[in-house]
Amino acid sequence: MLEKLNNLQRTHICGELHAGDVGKEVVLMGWVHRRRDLGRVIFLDLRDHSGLTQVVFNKEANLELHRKADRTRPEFVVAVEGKVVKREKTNSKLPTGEVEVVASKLHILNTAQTIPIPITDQLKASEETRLRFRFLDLRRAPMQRNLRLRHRVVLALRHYFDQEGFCEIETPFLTRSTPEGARDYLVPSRVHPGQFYALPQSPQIFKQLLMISGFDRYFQVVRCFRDEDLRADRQPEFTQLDLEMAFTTPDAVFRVVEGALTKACAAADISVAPPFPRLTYEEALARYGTDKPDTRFGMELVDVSAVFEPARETLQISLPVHALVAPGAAGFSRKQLDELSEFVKSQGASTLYTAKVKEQGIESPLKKALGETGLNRLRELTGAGANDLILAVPANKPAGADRPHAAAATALGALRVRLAAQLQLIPANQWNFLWVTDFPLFDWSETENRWVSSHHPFTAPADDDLNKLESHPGQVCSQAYDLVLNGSELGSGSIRIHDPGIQQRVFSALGLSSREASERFGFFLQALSFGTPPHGGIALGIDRIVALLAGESSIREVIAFPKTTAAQDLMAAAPSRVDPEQLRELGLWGNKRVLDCACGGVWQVEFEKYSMGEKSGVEVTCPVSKQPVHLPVGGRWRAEHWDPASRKWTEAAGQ
RNA sequence: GGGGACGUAGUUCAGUUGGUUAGAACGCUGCCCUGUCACGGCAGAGGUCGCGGGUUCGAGUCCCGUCGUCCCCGCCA
Repeated sequence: MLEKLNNLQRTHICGELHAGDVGKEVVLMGWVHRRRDLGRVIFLDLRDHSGLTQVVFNKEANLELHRKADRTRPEFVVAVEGKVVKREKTNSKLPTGEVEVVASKLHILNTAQTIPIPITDQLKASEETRLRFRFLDLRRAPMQRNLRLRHRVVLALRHYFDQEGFCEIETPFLTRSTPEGARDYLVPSRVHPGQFYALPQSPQIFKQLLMISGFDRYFQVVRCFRDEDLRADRQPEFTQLDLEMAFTTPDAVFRVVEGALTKACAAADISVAPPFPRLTYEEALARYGTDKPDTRFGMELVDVSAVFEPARETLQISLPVHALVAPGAAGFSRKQLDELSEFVKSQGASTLYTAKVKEQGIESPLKKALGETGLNRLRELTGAGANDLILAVPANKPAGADRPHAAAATALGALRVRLAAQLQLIPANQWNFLWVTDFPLFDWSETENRWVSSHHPFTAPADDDLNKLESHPGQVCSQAYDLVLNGSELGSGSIRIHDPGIQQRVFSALGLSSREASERFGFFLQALSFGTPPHGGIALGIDRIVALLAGESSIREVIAFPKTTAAQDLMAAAPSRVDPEQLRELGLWGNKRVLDCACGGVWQVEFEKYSMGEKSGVEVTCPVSKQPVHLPVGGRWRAEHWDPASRKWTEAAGQ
């Protein structure tokens, strides 16, 4: 029998009792974490988010009570009334280990079935099981810690931005689809059949409009949506700390963000010292082979094109060639080298050259092509010492005159990070924030055969490069910047275009005619023409920041209810089929038809051809009535039967 | 869209060259136990080997397909 709470209230939480509380009558509530039944004495560990307290039930002191305690099972919800006493033997593993509660009353508030995953810190369950039973997974202390850390970080940020004069303003979730950028999540409009809202990839345009409106310091903790493939650090919905400032410069944005990150880190008891170092995009790529370098370790890339130049024909490679040194890795086995080679190829490189620097000389498959002298020069250039391993990767394609960024050694950059981890060269507890600046304004898209924004189309070009906007778009530098922490991109921002003329020129460089531009961004272009202050800002990835501060490698560990890599919610079973009536209401059929079935259900038919003739078409069997049904479809088709009684879809077979 | 790893009891895993009734630990159930704290002891229950097909006298094991989870490339302004 379950008991009511009545007017009973907790006097303490489970993690706070200590020696000073001895003698107090207390009321605790929580979950039965563990029951240790020793026969005439039963110990219950009572758990809530704050910790554990041991509760004792003695058979001789109170037979009824002891029997009740005997009925409890793990994860039962109980209330305990009793007296705090000092323990006979202290348990030094528990913060409450000096005391225990001698129960005088036990209220079983709820029972629990045997749980599929144990509530332990070091859980071995698969992520699939954890996600299916996320509500139980979240009972575990590490998840409680992560989500409470997230709360403190967001709270600290909100407090900071408030103090800095920022105003939090909500922007719409149901908005207009933007042509540039990630794939949109679409929401059908019932009132306007065939038309759609898009969920925002970011509140970019709205925050710029707020600048035009005179809210000169805006911020928002905001959910963003992108319908792209997932990764450990990418979810279809994620949270940004979005901010924008009028009358600002990159330096001013950096100062504000550095202050914010200092507070966010402090919430995790981590101290950081601004200002953060800066690196240009060019330099980051040249030295680290990535635009988000992890600067906690060295192993920087070296351009060794000069050494490979003479052997260019023999090796059939393009220049430039970049190299890096793996310290102390000259002893790597053939198998290990093969693995590294596999890895760089998976990262898009054509080949990996290796050279082992040994006492007796340099061992390398390049010996024939480069000669002794070449290898020695390679060693000098890279600064490799005895027992080091030199790794070199040639460019896939030579750098085009108009595209100086195209031949970056990104595969080698990925190898650098992998090797540093493998060789354990990455120091723990180091927080290397970094600004990466001067990104190119455009990237060339091979698939679309046009220039695309490398940040977004509202990013301001560098003042000095305005004259190249039409002639050499690939050489135009932008006023965009990224915030990087330990090799992770935490945020991305820019100074925006506030001149409608320049905005038009950027649109046309992107291949958007002025007609298309005004169709898609007309309201925005118009707004720019009504007195827009110079402005800029940034958006910080809250999930990534909290994951790093929590020491987690996946943002799923800091999101209460995340989705799988197939963008599904295993607990809620989303996405899901919907009632055909809902689709009908939204006008979402396309080349589908809904046909009534004699059984009272409906057929949802997807087809290539639709014919009204009785002779053409297909015969299928109604899964409810088992009667044959004629569907007037031809070509490739697919039909499903919806039975409203059982609320079940059945795929039809037939021909 | 492509590559890789994995899928066996509630959970985490083992399972030999294809061969009798698929095992272990934890968890669960029952009994015993007065100071445990990952309590201990004894007994017991628990399996569509993800799913479908194929090869074979015989498949958890081999082959094909499919579904699911994770990692990476592409993609992610």
